[in-house]
Amino acid sequence: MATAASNPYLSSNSILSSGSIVHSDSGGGGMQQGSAAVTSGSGGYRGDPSIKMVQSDFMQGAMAASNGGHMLSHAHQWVTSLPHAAAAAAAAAVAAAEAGSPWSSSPVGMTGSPQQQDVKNSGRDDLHTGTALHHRPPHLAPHQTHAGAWGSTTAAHINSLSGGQQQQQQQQSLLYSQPGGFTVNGMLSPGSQSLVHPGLVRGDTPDLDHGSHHHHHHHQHPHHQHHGGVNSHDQHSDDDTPTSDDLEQFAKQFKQRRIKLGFTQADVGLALGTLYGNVFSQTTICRFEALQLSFKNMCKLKPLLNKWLEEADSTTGSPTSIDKIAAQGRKRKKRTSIEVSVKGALESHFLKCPKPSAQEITGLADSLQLEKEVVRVWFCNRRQKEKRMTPPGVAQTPEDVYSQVGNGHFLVDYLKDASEASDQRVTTTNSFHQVILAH
DNA sequence: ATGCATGAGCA
DNA sequence: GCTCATGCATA
Repeated sequence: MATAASNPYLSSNSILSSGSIVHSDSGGGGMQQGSAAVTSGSGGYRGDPSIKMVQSDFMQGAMAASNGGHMLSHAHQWVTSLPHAAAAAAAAAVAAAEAGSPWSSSPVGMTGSPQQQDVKNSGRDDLHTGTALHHRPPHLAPHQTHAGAWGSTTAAHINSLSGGQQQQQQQQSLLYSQPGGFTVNGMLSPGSQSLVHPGLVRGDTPDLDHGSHHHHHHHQHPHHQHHGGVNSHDQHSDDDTPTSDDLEQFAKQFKQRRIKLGFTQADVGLALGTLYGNVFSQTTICRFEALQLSFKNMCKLKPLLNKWLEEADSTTGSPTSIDKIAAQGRKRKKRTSIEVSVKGALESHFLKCPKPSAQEITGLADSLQLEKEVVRVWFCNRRQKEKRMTPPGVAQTPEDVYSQVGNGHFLVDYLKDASEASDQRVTTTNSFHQVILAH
């Protein structure tokens, strides 16, 4: 399945008015002895020990969209998750959306926004198609302060962002729908907004308790990231091109204020949508706060969030209406739950080879009884996780670096051969030793 | 807070 | 098919 079907899911607008009855598969395929993974349905996911089948039916089992939209005959893994509340209207919209691009409306991208700079100097040169590998900027990492990922103190000069891979890198394609604009703030007041201190500005507002924060000594501006000369001058440490230190600071402050103002991560994501047309999920906001995004991505979001902060601040007390954009009917594959033992196996392989070939993947998938696609995606995600490192769980203790080897042993391992061929940048595992190879 | 997933854009 | 940005669905 080299070429995945463009769209295995039904694109038809079969709105199941009958309420989204998604029953998990489980029916059809019963077989497989060892349950390597279960696919969780919207309903009870762990309830059904259904094992997935092999890759062959990935796309083959087309969804019977024609009828009501339910396909029990072939217990498939794709569920149509339509928002329960979705009314016909919404449904229609969904259908329409599907036709073209998911969310499209106006090409207002980042470029269109008043003050949003898209990361120009981000780090990688985005357009050198043809140049394969040359420089790989050091993506450095934290050394070990806390969750902060990117170079905090001493190492703050990185900003070349994640990965300087050799090949592609795409540019973001953001164009989301832009609602007419219902509110000014894009969010409604939570009722209890306590405080407000005007004058907050980013940069560094020493007002709150930054207990845990370390003062930085000096941040150096980004420099040394000569990529083809995308930006030759970028010296502002805070306005255009934040340093990793700035980002860390900002994220921390942002979270703090957000909480004080009584907003949830989801609220913010939504507000950004009504405010600027770029909707973000709770996940993204969460990752931003936790610095779990790539440097480039952080830079892109910072201005938006910063703006939101300002708005939130000034809005204190304004009623606002909120709105929601209808959820799009994206049918998603049911999430596969990979068994722990299987995960362990995958981890092992990852250590040996972070980038297995298609054949390898196929073989692995076969032996683990997982779909090839699942395995492939697993590796992709694993690699991605490596790039943004913010310790999933471990961490923060500098000293224990070695003691927590309990589950960190693998980290140590791949430090040595974290990459192969032309790809080797900074690999800092969590907060432990950050190793900068490269150069 | 995160695991698995989708998709765009580039090789 | 990879990377990267993002998010639904979960734990």
